[in-house]
Amino acid sequence: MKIFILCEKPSAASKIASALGGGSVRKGERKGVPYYVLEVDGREAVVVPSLGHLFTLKNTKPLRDYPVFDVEWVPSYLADRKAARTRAFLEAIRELARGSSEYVVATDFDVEGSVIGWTVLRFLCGEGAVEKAKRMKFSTLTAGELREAYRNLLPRLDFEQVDAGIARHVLDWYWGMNVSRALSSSLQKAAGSFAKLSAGRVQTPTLKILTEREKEIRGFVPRPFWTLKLVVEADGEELVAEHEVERFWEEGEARRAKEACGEEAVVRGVEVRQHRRLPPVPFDLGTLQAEAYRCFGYTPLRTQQLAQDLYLAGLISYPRTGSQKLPPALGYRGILEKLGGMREYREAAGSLLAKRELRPREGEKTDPAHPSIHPTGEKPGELKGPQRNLFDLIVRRFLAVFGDPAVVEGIGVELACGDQTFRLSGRRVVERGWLDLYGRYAEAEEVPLPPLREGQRLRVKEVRLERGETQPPPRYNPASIVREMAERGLGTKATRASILQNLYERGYIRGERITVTELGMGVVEALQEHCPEIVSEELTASFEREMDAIQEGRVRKEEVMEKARVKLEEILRKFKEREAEIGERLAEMYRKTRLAQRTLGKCRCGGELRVIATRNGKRFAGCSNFERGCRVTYPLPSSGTILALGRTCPQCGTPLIQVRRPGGRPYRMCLEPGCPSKEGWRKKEPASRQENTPEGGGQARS
DNA sequence: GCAAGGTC
Repeated sequence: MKIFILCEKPSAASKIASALGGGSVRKGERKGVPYYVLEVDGREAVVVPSLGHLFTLKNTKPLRDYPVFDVEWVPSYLADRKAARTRAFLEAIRELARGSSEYVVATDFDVEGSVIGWTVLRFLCGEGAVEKAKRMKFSTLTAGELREAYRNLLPRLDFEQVDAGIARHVLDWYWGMNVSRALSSSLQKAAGSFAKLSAGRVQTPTLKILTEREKEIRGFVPRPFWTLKLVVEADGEELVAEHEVERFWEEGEARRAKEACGEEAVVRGVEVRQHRRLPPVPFDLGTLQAEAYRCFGYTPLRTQQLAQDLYLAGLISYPRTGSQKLPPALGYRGILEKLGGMREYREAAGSLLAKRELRPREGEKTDPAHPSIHPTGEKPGELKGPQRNLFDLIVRRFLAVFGDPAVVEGIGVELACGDQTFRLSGRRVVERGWLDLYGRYAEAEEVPLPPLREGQRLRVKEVRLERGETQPPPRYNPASIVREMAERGLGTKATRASILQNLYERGYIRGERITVTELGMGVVEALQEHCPEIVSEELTASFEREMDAIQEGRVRKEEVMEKARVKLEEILRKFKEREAEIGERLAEMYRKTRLAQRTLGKCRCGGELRVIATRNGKRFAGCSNFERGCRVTYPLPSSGTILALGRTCPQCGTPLIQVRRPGGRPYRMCLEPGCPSKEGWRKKEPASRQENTPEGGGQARS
């Protein structure tokens, strides 16, 4: 009678099998699902992976009207076409579990892992499996800990975590599905047009953050200020010093300060200060996403996908980690020696291997399941450009964390000119340390300054009075909003990038420097008034409190679910009463957004060029002044989504657009078919490939 | 179809 051991995912199954089975492990495969047969303490066991969640919540009856609270677990592949892969896992598990006498749940020991284990046992392993099952508790997938965890199996499932997890799923479904339906149906009734509108515990507060920034920018009134710069000459070199008052808010004050300056400046003091810059911390997914955006402009979602490719190719460790730790058990030397076998890393790896001790800088964050992202040392074969870039960044980062601190010298010089004080500052790197290991990704911020000594007299060439204006706060970009979400505890490392993507696809936001559309503003406005709970970050926090209470046995999950239901019934009843009014407002915003999406840029007559759909399903760009006689048109590609870039072609002056076809890489082009920029297009790929625009960013569909 | 959460 065999023991059935369920794991969270294939990579975990492989590690758990070899830790428990030693030399007895035989690998099998069923419909592409790997599994392992082995002997543990003289008994036969089969180790089988899940693929994350195999089940999802679905309404039991057709959803004709909201609110809906009757949900059940169904296989994911039945509810979502994109989850088709999970079918093979589900079937493999069902077959391999048959005839087992004991069950062990060895998924991650967290809330979601516990739900994965429970659903699989409950729906695939037959009567009694849930009650019989034991739980393996481990926090790292190392052989020693896994064996120890197996020797000390918990005698039952961790039902407290299971219940907390089920409640989380149900609550998210209740809130998200019902409010989304309320929004969509109000729009549909008012405008007759159907659009997928959505709201959720994570996406709506995220959208709210973006709308707040949008309002700040739209309402920003620039305030003028004046700056004073002193241009002096030292050893034939021109130096620009800044007045100690960074900004004068009154022009007159700045002018008086300027007039008080003499023709000579005197060095009043020189201060040299050295400080150490520690190496960077290892990459967790969020840090990698931020850095890849800084270095290459890749969006968080893109980085996540590229990292996943590198992981599947065996080149890097598991990327969806929250850890900034590098445990010694990884074998630093082994990895460095392998990296040293690659030409581009030979020198850097060699310099580290020459050190007596290898101690990585580490960050605060930990992850129960995985260490930080690091190269395995495997040599890549042919990598495409973006994969190559990301791989190089990950290797360079790994090397850099073992480096010595860099020493940077800051030089501050105070100049007196008349009775006014100016400052010069310089910076130079004294010891490069880890900066060299990090290579082209290190920001070497040198500001050279010639040697100056106290009392030295400098000729003043010019006192420059400049007018400036205060700037609105910057727009978020995909990397910075994902970082903001993480800081506020919204979403998880695995979901943030795709939730942001969702906001683009709904037409709520657009662009790489994120702007919120009228539709996005309208949705937040409507919800703020009629369902403020879902706009607030507090909803996530309250879910967490409820889950804690369930885990500690202070409350039953049924009570939590019932409370949410009562609350939502009241909210949705009121929403429905004012449905017509809400729908009117949303419809207006929706129309504006659609029109903006179709608008590609200016026509040479001064009108607007727009995507026009023809009756036979084709499309072209035409001018809004058609009625007034403008007959300008341009052809458009017949498939794919089209996005205005808000710029014109430097060669022909027509608007630039981005075209994205399913499965293809997005590319840019101008509207003029005869433009010289398109020379050779028939033979080659388009000249400038788009690499870094948020996928799906606010697009017009024909 | 609408969420958020796992996974490849």
